[in-house]
Amino acid sequence: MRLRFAPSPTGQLHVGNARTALFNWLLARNRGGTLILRIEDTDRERSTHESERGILEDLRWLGLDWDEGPDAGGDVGPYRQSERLDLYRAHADRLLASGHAYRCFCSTEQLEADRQAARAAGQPPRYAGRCRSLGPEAVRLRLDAGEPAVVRFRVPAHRDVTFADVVRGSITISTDVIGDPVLLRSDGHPAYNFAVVIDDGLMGVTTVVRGEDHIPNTPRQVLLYEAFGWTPPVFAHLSLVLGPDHAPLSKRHGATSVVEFRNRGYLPEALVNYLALVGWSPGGGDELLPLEELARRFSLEGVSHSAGVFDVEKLAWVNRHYLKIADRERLCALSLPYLREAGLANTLSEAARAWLTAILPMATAAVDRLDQVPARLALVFTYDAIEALAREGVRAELLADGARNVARALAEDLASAPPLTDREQFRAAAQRVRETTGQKGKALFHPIRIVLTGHNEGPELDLLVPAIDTGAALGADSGLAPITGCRARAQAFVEALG
RNA sequence: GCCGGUAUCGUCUAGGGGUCAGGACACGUGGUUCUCAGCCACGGAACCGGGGUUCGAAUCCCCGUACCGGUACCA
Repeated sequence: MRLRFAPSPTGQLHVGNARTALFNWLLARNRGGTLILRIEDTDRERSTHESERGILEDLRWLGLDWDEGPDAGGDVGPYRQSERLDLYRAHADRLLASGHAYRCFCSTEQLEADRQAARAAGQPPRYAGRCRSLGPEAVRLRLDAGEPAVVRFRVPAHRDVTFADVVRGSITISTDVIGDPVLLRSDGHPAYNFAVVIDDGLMGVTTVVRGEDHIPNTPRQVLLYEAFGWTPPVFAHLSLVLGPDHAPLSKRHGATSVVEFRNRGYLPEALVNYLALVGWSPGGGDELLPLEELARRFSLEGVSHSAGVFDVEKLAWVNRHYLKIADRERLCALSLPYLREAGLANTLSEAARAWLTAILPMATAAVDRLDQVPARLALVFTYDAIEALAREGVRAELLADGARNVARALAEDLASAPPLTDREQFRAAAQRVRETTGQKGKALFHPIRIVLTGHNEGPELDLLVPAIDTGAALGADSGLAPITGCRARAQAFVEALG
């Protein structure tokens, strides 16, 4: 089994295309097939090298690899369509010679007018066939005169073209509704429908897994295979990925490209796991599955026929799962850019990095994405008693006398106590405040939270408090934003309280 | 317009001539926790409509509707 993923480098890798790549990859891995990466860069206006590089990088980031491609090599290259121009020309010549194709001199304006007319007459707007029966002499003359020409395929009339689609069964379309497609543009570059056939044919592709937007093109391609005497591959047309409003997923729905998800702090294993779930079901109920397991279970038979809505909430759920089981060193490395951007970190000293790595899970356990880490961690770095007291929720909490007593007792206790650098120190301090104030449980811990963090919510105190005091001890050269210790916080709070 | 594709909870889906139509996300309620998150328990929530075939249709067939795609010298 030979499969291919064929992106056109005209922008960033869209998640819908990433899903197509993924399904190809899963099938290849499941069946021991070969996956080819081919760059469809025949649109010279829009294709860029940068896009190609980005797409390859995104695919690798997702954990997908390929056996043959522009970078990987292979026996049936080149793997970039722009480097296969001779092949297309030669094959177009074959079709020209056999009468399957002909040259067309119609101008874009003429064609447009034809389309308008056909539409007005209620006919399918296909090529009118003006140049279909131009004599060889006439063609020669116009060519010699330097008139621009395209090569068109001669589509046989009144034929039902049927092709096999593994996910939908067989599909039949009449040639009466398809006009003669352009094979070679006037600049000598192949048009899509021609290039795919030549490439898939010459590259020995046996199964074409692609988006369902290609279904209407397929008959033309099948006809081309026939003209060359080749056996068409088996097709598998995947349904599309839609936005919440059921329109195809686009920028106005938010992030649509793989890099954007990457930049927002989604883990690649999460994106890939989620994407596999749109339009395919692993069966058996469990959905949180690593790439290898997805590949083990994958089959085209389980692919659904209908389009799927991209659900950011479910993606978030999947991402939270992978965030929870991720290695903390990795989380540290991945979070650093966001912390830098938020001004909370710079180049870290070794000790600071160790500290960050240790405390990070308390933040990553409570976020959907890594870009939310700075916000979750802000209360470790930033403390302002006046501001805290201005907060509605904090005010309400301090209405009770007990809460104020806890605040004062805590400040007094910490004034002479050692820093709360571990859970035991913190627990001991809390215990002492409990004894002097008589407050316990919620009435004890919640005021402590407020005094020490200025907020009435956040990570659990057992983790948070030691994080603050160990962070405060790090020193000015740590590369971290300065951290005020608990003692100073409590003192400032009581002063602000008046 | 024409051609093609698709149709199960809000969303992703399982199932498929007789089921209490199952699961997951999200949502609601309760429990746990100093709080948020989490976790646990419980709950509401669906077979697009109409005709047929059949003892019986969500499932098969037809029609309709809706949505998506195509109708290019884009891919």
